[in-house]
Amino acid sequence: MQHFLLTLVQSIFMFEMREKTIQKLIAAERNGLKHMDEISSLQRRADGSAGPIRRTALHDTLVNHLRDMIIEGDLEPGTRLHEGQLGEQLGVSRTPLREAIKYLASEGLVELVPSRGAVVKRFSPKDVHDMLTVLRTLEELAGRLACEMATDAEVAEVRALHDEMIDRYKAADRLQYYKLNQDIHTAIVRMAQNSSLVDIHAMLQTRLKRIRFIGHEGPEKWAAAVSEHEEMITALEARDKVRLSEVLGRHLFNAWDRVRASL
Amino acid sequence: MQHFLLTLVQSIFMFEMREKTIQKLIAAERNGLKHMDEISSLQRRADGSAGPIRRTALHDTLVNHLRDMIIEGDLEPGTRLHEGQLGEQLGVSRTPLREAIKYLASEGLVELVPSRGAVVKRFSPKDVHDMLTVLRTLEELAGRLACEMATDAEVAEVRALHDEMIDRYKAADRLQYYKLNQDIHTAIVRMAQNSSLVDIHAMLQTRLKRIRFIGHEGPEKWAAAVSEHEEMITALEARDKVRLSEVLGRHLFNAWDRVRASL
DNA sequence: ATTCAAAATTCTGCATCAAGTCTTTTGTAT
DNA sequence: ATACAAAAGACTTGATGCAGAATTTTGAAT
Repeated sequence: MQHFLLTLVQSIFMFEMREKTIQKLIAAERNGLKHMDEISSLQRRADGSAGPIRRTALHDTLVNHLRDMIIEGDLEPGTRLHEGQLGEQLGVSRTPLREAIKYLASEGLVELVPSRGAVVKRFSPKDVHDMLTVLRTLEELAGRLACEMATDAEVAEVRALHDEMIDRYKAADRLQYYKLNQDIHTAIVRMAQNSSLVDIHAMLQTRLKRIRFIGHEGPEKWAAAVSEHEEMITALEARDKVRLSEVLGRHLFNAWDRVRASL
Repeated sequence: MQHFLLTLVQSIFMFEMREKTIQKLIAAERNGLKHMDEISSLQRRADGSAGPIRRTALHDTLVNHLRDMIIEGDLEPGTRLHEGQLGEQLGVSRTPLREAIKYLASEGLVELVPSRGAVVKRFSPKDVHDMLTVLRTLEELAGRLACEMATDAEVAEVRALHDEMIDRYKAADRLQYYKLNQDIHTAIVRMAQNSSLVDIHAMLQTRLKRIRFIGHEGPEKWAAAVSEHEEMITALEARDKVRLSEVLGRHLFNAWDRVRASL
């Protein structure tokens, strides 16, 4: 009987904690750039079989939350991920937290040091350069394929994103501009109809997001990037694969110049 | 018969793991078809115990082991990873097993279904085609970079691997041939001196390993592949980047023909 | 044969226990 | 008195068992 009461109280307490956690997560969701990614990521995982809506697993929520914390700079490179403290802070137990950390380790965002825990991975300038090189090659491929595979509707959609982005650019809304910028690149990759390409591109994009998010480029480089985007769209609409591929390559080649200062 | 020996060796391996403190074990290399290598390495270390004892997490050991089981076909696509049963079979508790599964999920080898467990991911023919397309693009890039960056010593090393592979080919030692084949590709990628490229290439190679390992190509296709490799080496030795890139591309384009039958 | 309910199996999360590592303190020697 | 080394203690990760929740399977009744 005593035991029963104890477990009952425990359950209520647990429920409280979970409610608090969810509220915290929702609150945190408001102010970040994470809304899109979280949703898309969840959908990607959930609608694999187009079945009924499954409740989101705690790992997934945690993985997304931690990833955002790292990208936004709440967890700086080199910081040790303290299981106890971090768990307390997020209102979850250590077990799901550990699983989330392992997941992120496989993604390459954190590094696992045996019997000394996990630290946020620090990217050297060369690492960033290497990633941009690979990303460039992948987007060149995506551009070629997209010109072959894209439907008119998809192209129109990208055009809409582009126009929206230009508006944000003129309004100097840097955050939204940045977000739409990434959306356009992701859309082009998606048009290539290559699942593996989409996966790897998303992964690289995620790893670089932190760098790009932190980096501030000056207005003249910003303008150059916009003009490159303009070229991209026209090339895509003309289904000019060599031109699109070339512009994408140049765009990412220049991206190195834009971020190198902030390293 | 082979399978019997394998399971016997596996049992011994498990017994070893349970007897000795697991932390003392040495993690096997992340790359390669390492089943035999893993065991021999473990025994080597257990007998000699020379050199600094690198502690390794049970997590890593499990990840490597499970990966091998999936690649070799012990766990067929679509089979559910039963935590209790699998844990019992491997002699470990469920917690590290779950962490390993999460890690592999991030790697794309298993799929996580909320509150229904994990299943070995099944790759459709289109998935394989997509992966080969990306891999082709990446190796073309690697070829170009390798011609610029490679030292003479590295080229000589690849030549040695190649000659060894030809020997195995003539001896019809399919397993070793296959292993050396992958080693050569990995070596070329490594020469490109691009860490991100190495990472992603390794990941794709891993995902495709299962397909390629299972697939049996006929002798005439085998000969064609060898001749392509011959071309690769000469192009590399001449530092002819456009030729090497072209051959690598053709090699992987043809790879699709070689594996498509076994899907 | 189909549907609903109950039971069993399996996944998910938490708390506790064990082991290893790092830090601090104390003791000894120069 | 200071410096170095060794031991002890505290802190952190690693691992296991346990309890609750959900899904699937089986059995019975209409």
